[in-house]
Amino acid sequence: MNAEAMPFVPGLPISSVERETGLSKDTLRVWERRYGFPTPERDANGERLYAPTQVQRLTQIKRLMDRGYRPGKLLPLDDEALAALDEARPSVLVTRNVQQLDHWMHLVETHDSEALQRQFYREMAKRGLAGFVQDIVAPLITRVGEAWSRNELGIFEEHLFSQHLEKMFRTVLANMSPQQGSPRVLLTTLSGEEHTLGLLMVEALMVVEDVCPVLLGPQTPIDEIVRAAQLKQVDAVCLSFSSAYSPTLSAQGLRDLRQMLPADIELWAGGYGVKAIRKPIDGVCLMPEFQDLYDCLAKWQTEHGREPVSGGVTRLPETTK
Amino acid sequence: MNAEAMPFVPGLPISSVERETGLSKDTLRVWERRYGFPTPERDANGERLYAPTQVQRLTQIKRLMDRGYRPGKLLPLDDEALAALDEARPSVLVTRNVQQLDHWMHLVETHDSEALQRQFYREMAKRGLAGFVQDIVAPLITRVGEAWSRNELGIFEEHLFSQHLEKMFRTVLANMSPQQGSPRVLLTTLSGEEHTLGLLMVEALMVVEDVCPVLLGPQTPIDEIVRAAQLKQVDAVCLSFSSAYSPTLSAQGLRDLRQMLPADIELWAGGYGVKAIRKPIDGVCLMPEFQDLYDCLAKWQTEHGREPVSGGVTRLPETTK
DNA sequence: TCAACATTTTGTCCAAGACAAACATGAACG
DNA sequence: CGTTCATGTTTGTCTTGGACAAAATGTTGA
Repeated sequence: MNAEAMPFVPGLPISSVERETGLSKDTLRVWERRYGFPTPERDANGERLYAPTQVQRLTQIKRLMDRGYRPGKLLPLDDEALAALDEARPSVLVTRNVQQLDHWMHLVETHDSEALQRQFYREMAKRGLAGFVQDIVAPLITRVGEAWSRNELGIFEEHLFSQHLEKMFRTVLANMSPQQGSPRVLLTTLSGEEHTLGLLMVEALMVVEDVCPVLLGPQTPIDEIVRAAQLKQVDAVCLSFSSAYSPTLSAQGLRDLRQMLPADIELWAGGYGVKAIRKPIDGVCLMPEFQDLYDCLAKWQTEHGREPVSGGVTRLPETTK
Repeated sequence: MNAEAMPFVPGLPISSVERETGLSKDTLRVWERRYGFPTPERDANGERLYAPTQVQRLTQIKRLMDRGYRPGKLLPLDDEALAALDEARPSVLVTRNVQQLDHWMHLVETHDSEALQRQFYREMAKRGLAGFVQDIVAPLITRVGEAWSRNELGIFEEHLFSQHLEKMFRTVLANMSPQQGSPRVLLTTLSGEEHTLGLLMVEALMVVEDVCPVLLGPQTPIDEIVRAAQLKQVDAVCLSFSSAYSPTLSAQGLRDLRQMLPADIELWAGGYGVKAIRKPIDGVCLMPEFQDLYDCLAKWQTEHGREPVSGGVTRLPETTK
């Protein structure tokens, strides 16, 4: 079989590679210049065409970078060395109920949709919503993210898992009326951060605390966040950041927003992504941990002299050893 | 009050403007060169800083471009001329039940969440799921999008509206078991297309047709779409494109995917966004209208010799004049 | 009225250089 | 021994100006 008879795979243009890998065109070009990788072909017009195998390697490198490795170390490596890094277990994760989570992970790996859905509801009934979210859902999301970064799980499994969680949260939330309570809190993310699960978790926790969440969905531009906050007369705006969101952009966005938001509306930032923000930002409350959310709520209630309805903000249940 | 005492608004860097307006850095720079707008200041390092008023104008221009105007006409205009264009009603929209839709639009404009949610369910019970989706939901989404492009509605209202729809669809779908039926169809969107509503509409329509949809959620890279299609053994992959997604990127992405997907798995593309694709793409079924989805399903079923369970694929109910 | 061709418009791509913020490294100090 | 501070390196993003192809528009002819 000669070359012309082969399935025609000329390679992907740089815009497709940007879409697939999440690496900006600028980065792709500067890597080529500095490290000599990737090495795309050129089409008749002199524009880059990336071979599929190189695109695959680029996504692998991106994964490892999200895990903390730096480009300078990764790009000179060959295939075997990269694969070896995938194996390495960095996990500083202090998981509690490890074996139970292992069981859940197995369900995710095998795409056992039905069992997953069924056991979600059972576990929620058992632990209560807050405990379920803190002890099961949040650690599970972290583990799924880690398994993905270790290449044990594909995006496909991760998406399927997210869909089931979203379905569950929305079903549960549909049956609760979140129309009164205080404080009123606007829930959304900045443009570019598309993860919705964090928002749903926070909404669930707030509803049982008699807080009134206003769910806007992800990706609201800052000037619209300001308008929404005023129109809906909220007491605070709560943004969620996943670990995928660049810390630089998070900090920049929070500063941009704080600049435009009226001073009497508080600004809270939660999620795994805020752990990466080192310096505190004036007028912004960073909540890297779940407990910080409860602390924020308690602080607001004492400052505004409202007697919490149900005898004070719930402390999270002590985690079982 | 002197200048120093003013709230310090130096302007936004080009990356923030890209995030807020959706215009690429390249486009922003080339507009400046060609049309003399925008005219950003420079910081100490010679980097662009865009004044908030210019950013506002840029988003307005982007809106009008989505409506069909071209940059060459828009950029030389001044504020009044732009505002005048907002007023103009281009609507080629052949709406049927106009006054009913007007009523719904009013609910969206006034953020009347409760009424919206209640009347959704009432109308669905009245018309049935398929009719409800075709006659109410789809036209409403179009009108909300148009109202937004005419600056009568903010992103905030649009997000709130989307959240209510999503809540409704997920509640309804949660109570139906989509685990068998044929064909099996994978539902997702390409990276960069984040609109989920199209997928949910299609899922709803498919469930009542005894098709088995596999909802993957938005933004799946093409190689993962291929893997998912094989693992879940689907008969077809159905992608959704909103009108916001660039037609160039849609076509490019469909070609990329068709190249990698096994030939025996069909590739369908639906949504408002595919109307903008002029040239047909080899091996891809374009479905700009709802009816096309039914035609695709019917075609599949006759080709595969399966007797449709419920006496053939439903024709959409005739629309009441 | 519609099809084919010519022309303008417009977004994206390229090159190579520059710089600041993030990160790592090592020294000095409590 | 751990912490703070000052260096040095890495790395992503920004810059300019030129180029080109695909899309949209205008023009001609059947």
